[in-house]
Amino acid sequence: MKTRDRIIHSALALFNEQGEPNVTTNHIAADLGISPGNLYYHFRNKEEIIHSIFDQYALDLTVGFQPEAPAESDQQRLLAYLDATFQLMWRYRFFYANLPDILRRDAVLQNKYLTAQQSLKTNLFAMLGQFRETGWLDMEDEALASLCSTLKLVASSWIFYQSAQAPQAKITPAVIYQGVLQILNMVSPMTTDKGRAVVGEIIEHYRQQMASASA
Amino acid sequence: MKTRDRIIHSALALFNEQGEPNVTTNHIAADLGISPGNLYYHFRNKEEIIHSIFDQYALDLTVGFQPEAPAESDQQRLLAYLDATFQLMWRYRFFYANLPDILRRDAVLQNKYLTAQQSLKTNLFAMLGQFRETGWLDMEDEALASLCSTLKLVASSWIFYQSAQAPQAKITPAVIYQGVLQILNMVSPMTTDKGRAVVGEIIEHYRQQMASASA
Amino acid sequence: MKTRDRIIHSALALFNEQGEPNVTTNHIAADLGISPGNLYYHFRNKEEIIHSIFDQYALDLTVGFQPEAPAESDQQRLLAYLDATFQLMWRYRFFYANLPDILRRDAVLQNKYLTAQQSLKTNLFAMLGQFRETGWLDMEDEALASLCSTLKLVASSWIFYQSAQAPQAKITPAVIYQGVLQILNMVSPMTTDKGRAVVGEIIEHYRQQMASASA
Amino acid sequence: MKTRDRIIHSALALFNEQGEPNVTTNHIAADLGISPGNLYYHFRNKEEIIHSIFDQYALDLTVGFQPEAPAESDQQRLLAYLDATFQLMWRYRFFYANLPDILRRDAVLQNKYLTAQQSLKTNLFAMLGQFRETGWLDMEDEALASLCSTLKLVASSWIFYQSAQAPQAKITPAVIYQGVLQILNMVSPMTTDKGRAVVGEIIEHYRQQMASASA
DNA sequence: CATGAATGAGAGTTCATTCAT
DNA sequence: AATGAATGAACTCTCATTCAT
Repeated sequence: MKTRDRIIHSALALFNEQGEPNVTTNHIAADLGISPGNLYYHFRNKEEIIHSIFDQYALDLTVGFQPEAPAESDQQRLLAYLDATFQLMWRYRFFYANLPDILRRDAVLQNKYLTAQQSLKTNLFAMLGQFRETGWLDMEDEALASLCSTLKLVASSWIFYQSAQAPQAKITPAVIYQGVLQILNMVSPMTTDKGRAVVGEIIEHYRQQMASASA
Repeated sequence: MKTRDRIIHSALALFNEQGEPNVTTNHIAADLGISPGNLYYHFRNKEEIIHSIFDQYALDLTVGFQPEAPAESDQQRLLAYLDATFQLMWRYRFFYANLPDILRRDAVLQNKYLTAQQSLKTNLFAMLGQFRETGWLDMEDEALASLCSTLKLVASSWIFYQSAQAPQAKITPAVIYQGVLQILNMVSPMTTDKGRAVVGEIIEHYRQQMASASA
Repeated sequence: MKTRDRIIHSALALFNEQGEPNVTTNHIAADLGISPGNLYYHFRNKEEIIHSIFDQYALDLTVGFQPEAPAESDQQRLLAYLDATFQLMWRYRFFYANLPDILRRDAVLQNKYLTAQQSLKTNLFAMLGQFRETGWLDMEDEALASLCSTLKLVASSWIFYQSAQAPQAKITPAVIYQGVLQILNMVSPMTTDKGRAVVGEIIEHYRQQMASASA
Repeated sequence: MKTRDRIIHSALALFNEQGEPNVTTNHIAADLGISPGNLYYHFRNKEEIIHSIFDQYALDLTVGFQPEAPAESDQQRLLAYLDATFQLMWRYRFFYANLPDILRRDAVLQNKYLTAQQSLKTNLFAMLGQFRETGWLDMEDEALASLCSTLKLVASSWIFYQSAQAPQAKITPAVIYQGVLQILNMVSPMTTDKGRAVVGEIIEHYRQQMASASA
């Protein structure tokens, strides 16, 4: 791995563990065993590291959410989607815990973020539309849009919300799974009978994941 | 107003405007035209100011949410509750935008926060139960509990979520009203016919509030 | 007791416990339950408190060391002298632990101190001279002067020296008695047979004092 | 000289001149013409500088007091020992003037200090034992131990004691030589005829040193 | 006599960033 | 590419002292 990538990697790990404001550029350099000067050879400043992390996040987002990705079944596709969503959040969790302050000081990042949010919204909407066509959901357009925005809100805020509930802001995989379940519980009341069966299975699947993660 | 209160007041305003990490004790003192020494005469340190702000918040929370508060009608009571919730958030919005980092470094505050969350959950649950009895909601116990926790999550995260969407993390009253509407949209699908009419009226009410706030 | 005296009293106690540089004027006021303004009504500044303490010390010095004080015997007189010396040190022990810095910043106090030292030397010399006449010591003038200055050095430095050896600079009465014994051990080799018996008895006396103080 | 060493050097000089509590880290940095940040690049905090100075002192102590150091004669060895002792004190005199307060706040340093004191005691005792064997001293074991502890006390306290006597706590080399003479005067009465001659010569030597230092 | 709020200089320390090598 | 010493502005906090009441 190139030094530049190692810096991104280490910074991400430290940000996730300790929160971005508590990690100095010297910490990152020390963690890698390189000099601060070297770090600044690869990045103009701390903000640029955050930008790079965000770019990676945005890339993961587009790569992981190809709606035309082939799948064995619609159920499989939903599972893959949920997994992707929350794994992304897990990997970049520091970001969600400090969003307002990070974006406030960086208008460019703010725009990047909004673009990412837009694409997230688009493919979430597409996914839900597909489920309606499959006959799992029975909702009118407006209600679907409303559900969509609520889901996005909950997903985007889950880490933040849970950080505040957990002592020392320690987020574990189990917390992530709990977020998926929360989402599914919100969708469940809108489902048709056929859909309810599918969602029920998926809920059961994540309950087990969560149990094994907690153990 | 006493200096101690002026400090709390000024700190809250600055925190809300610029984010807590970006406001130094010297900024607060300068804002009030007092010496840094004087600020430290009234507060041992910056953390104690945050504590005092939080205590005020917790007080507002208990004062503003008396379930036995007399009201003309259940509808009036719901309106009052929603107003109180989101006005509280508006007043202490900095807090929601920086929760994870603020709580991480202060275990005592973390506990205070969790206590406040608990009481919030309790009275939210009581409120929803009342509506079910009135015949506005038609839900089973489990579904009600799930709705309750979702609503709490959305309410608690609204400011955080919107801070990230808004340039410079500028939160306006219109954003707050939008949050109320979001909540109502989530409750609406669960209502009875009778309930739907009531919620519809309230939604209309907040649409107008929002329109006049934006103008 | 008048406020002024209470201040002196409290300041002395705190200085002894925590070291003069670690005791602020606010600590003293708080200890007495008076306002800092009141403290400054009675004393122009912190230095003046130290001066007053020193004046009290100087007074105790002259009062407690009257060579013409009547005594049952020479032995009694020696005992009284040793007791007085080390009790004085115990009472004003903070002073000995911080002398260089206290005197450096205050030329007036420096002069007062030198005067006190001079009188201490004078009456110590008188005491030793008396013992020589009594036939307890057998020394020539020069040796007597040398012994005298050594004794003064040891007595003056005892607290300082022991502070450095003891964890947290905690000085106890036992440490004081140990100092008396140190002094007596230095005098002992110079004594005549008659003198040795007397000194031996006194040593035994202080050994018991020390044992009971330690218990 | 490396910056780190220059900092130690400058700090030591300033501490000696003005007393450790009166010298700030900014003073040291300014004295060297470096930034405060640079100082903190080399030392985590002020205490660490003091530790480093002490470590150097402890090193000088072990290096300068090799008992097996070859010497032309016992007399030469004694001279070398006395010189080393008091030169060490001169070089680190700030330390002796502020011991109680410096050690009180730093338990680690306290332990280091006690260790150093122990080794000092050991080699002083060895030196005196040697002189007894050479036939310069005629003392029993207990008396020798007592003399030893008195000498250590006097040596350790000399700077402190003299700081209080001298205006502005200004210690000069002449004061140091006077300390050596004080020590010798204390040993002198215990010597045999042979020893007395030797000590007499050494006393004469230091009287001349002192005279030339004063001039 | 007494209060207690207020002052302000300055303490120790941090950290993103630079730059000569 | 990389080092690591160096910068300097800014931060939190302290404390002897003042002053209106």
